[in-house]
Amino acid sequence: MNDDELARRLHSGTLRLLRRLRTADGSAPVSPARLSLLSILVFAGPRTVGELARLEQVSQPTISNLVAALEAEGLVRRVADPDDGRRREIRATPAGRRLLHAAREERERLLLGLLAPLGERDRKTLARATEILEAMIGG
Amino acid sequence: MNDDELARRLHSGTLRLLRRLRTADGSAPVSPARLSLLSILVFAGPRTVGELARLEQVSQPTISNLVAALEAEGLVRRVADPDDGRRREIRATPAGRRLLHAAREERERLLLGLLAPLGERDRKTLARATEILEAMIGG
DNA sequence: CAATTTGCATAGCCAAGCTATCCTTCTTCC
DNA sequence: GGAAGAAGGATAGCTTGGCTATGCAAATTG
Repeated sequence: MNDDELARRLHSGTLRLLRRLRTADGSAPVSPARLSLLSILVFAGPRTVGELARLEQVSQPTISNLVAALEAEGLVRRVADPDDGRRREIRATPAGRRLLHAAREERERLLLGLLAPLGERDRKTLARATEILEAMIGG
Repeated sequence: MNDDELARRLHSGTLRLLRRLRTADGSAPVSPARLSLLSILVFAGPRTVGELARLEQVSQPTISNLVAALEAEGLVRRVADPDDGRRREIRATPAGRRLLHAAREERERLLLGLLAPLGERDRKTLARATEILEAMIGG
């Protein structure tokens, strides 16, 4: 497989994996982008909108919108910074934590289903490839 | 890396790779979904809307919309099937082929840039992982 | 020939990106 | 200390790419 073909197939493969995952959160009605944000807030702790934008490598308004949606659903809340009136810390609520964990279980079941037919070798290859990918894109 | 962690990192890694690629077609103003369709039509030949939906694993109306957009831009055309009045073959136009190749060069440059720092081993790992991914999702 | 199936289009919705712009609050510097 | 600039965040308005539900015409089948 040359680089050109690798590029094409990597692109289409990742596209389809994400499409598959997107439609897979049956019981947890929260989309991947929101889940990803929530996951940062739960596992890495509170962050501001700007920090989230940098972490997710998207624009600041995109995060603002996601946060607004999550807040409307009671999954996060904005907390004013007493020392800097411009900053607002975004925190996951207990409901947000519960939902995240439920969604992770859901997704885990799905991914376990996909990973199950693979052998140990293939799983290791995927794990290594994931690390390479992260390094490539600065993760 | 256990399966759960693999799932999470694979998910976030692919998300970010796609976001990166999405914003990278500076000179070729055509989005990834459209590019992907065009690429099928150019490399695999004419296909109907239904066939494209199955190949891309999305709903039929999604393809109808994409095709309509591509047609409006003169990149594909619909050709009625003389033997079956329901079917319409979607074909890339010369302009579509030109644009696809230009975009591929653009993207190739980007991906070569990302792949360049990798050694032969890493590239092989990515290639193998791509094949595993394709098998996982039925590609 | 009527009923069903098939292929596609349309309507209408939503999520998640983006840029441009505005408001508020800090910081800086004279 | 006040004006100017910088920084954080929100809002407006747009685009893309998904979806379901539905309609319609052509083909197939009983």
